[in-house]
Amino acid sequence: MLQTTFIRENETLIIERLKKRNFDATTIIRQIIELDDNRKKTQQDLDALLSESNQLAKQIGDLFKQGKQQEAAALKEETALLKDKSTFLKEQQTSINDELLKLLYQVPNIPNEIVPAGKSDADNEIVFENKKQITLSNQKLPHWELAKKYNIIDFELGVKITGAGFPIYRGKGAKLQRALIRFFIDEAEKSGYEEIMPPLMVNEASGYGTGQLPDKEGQMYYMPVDDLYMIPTAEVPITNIYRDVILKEEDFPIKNVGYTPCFRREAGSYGKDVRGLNRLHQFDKVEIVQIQHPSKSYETLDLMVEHVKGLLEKLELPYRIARLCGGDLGFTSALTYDMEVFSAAQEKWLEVSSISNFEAFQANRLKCRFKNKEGKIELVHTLNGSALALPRILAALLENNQTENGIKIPEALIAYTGFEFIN
RNA sequence: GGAGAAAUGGCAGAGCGGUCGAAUGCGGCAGUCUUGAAAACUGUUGUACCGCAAGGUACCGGGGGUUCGAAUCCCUCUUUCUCCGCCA
Repeated sequence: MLQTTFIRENETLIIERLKKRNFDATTIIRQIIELDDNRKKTQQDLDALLSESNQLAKQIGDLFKQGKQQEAAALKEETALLKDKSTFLKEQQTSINDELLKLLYQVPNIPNEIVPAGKSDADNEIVFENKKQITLSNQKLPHWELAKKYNIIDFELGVKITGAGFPIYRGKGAKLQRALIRFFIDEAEKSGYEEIMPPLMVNEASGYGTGQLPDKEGQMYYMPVDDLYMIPTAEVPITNIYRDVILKEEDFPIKNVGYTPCFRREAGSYGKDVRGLNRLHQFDKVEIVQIQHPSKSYETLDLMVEHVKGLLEKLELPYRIARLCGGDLGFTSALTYDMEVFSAAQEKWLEVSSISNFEAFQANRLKCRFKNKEGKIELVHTLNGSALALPRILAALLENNQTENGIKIPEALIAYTGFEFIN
């Protein structure tokens, strides 16, 4: 959520930038500013009124002490009217605040200057490509066939136990999952991230904190009996650690890495993209999160991209990096890089990571702030990225490394798997 | 799940319905002293909103109520602790 003061001071800039998202903010920004004027006015009136009745109350107290019951009683009558007025204004204030918040929730983050304009993923800008060639025989199989052939993932069994989108990994398939998780976490720790193991369910406040609520509640599994949500990504519990927190400048940068399963309802998904491991309701992901000083967040974003690049290099996967266009950019993000690996049998680029700088947008909802050198309280910048999401990595590993002798495990993983081939 | 106790500033811990944004201690920050440090002493030390400012308003776990006036009384929710039961 954008700050109202920022909106007031940058009206034209915001409207201009949001055009990149194909979002016409003209009306809503006007409404926000008018409502905010209204809010200020109401508070001034209310404060004056409360101030008056506070003083009266004090006088009445004094009069009682001096034993002047009659005069006190007279003053009491005055307070009744004040009270009526102030309750009315209080109600008005709450409703204005609610309405203002509702409007603010509707305005997406403003894209960074370098975000290309565009409507869909077709307009994303490829900024880097590793052109590693994968040559496969004519007998190449998609990963779901390979999974069956080597008996490492059972999709049908998952359907029996739970439903579609909940695969069962077994044998070397399960081991490979565990190997990838450990590999990703170890690599992150080498880059200075502290490991976090968070809860897999979060409360409503946390959903609001990172922006899943109020808009995307349909994406999360919800348990009404306990009023809890299953996390769609470790970003939610990890970033919410810093909700309502005031940091010190020397705390920067905060670097956390967490492995969690992720749960997504994926309502409305259909067709080819959901085949095999491409889109699941439950999947594993290692997530990196950073809290950074506003002046350093873009530097940090680059470092995070470099980190994920390193992972893909070590896994020997062909990949490319896309700078998302305005139309593809997430609601809360100012700049996002998508990392895509090439899965050679499907002959498709699969998104395996999305690394974003949210600037102060998330921090404003979270109320995550720091005390700057002048002693002023300022919002932090938050960033996160997958490093990495497992299923599509697994898909690409299976497809790209299929040989006559089985699936070849990349060098960097053998220490973790304990085997060199799946056969 | 049953019974009881509690929730106050960064932490610890007072708090009688008005003089409480809240004693005191510790910690933090600034200063005096010192070659430097420690000690000692002095001062300072929450957040948000409104206001050019002076200043005002709100916040003592959350929400509601009583009252002219609530950290203090009442209701409710949440959390924590102790005891009992169950259990990975």
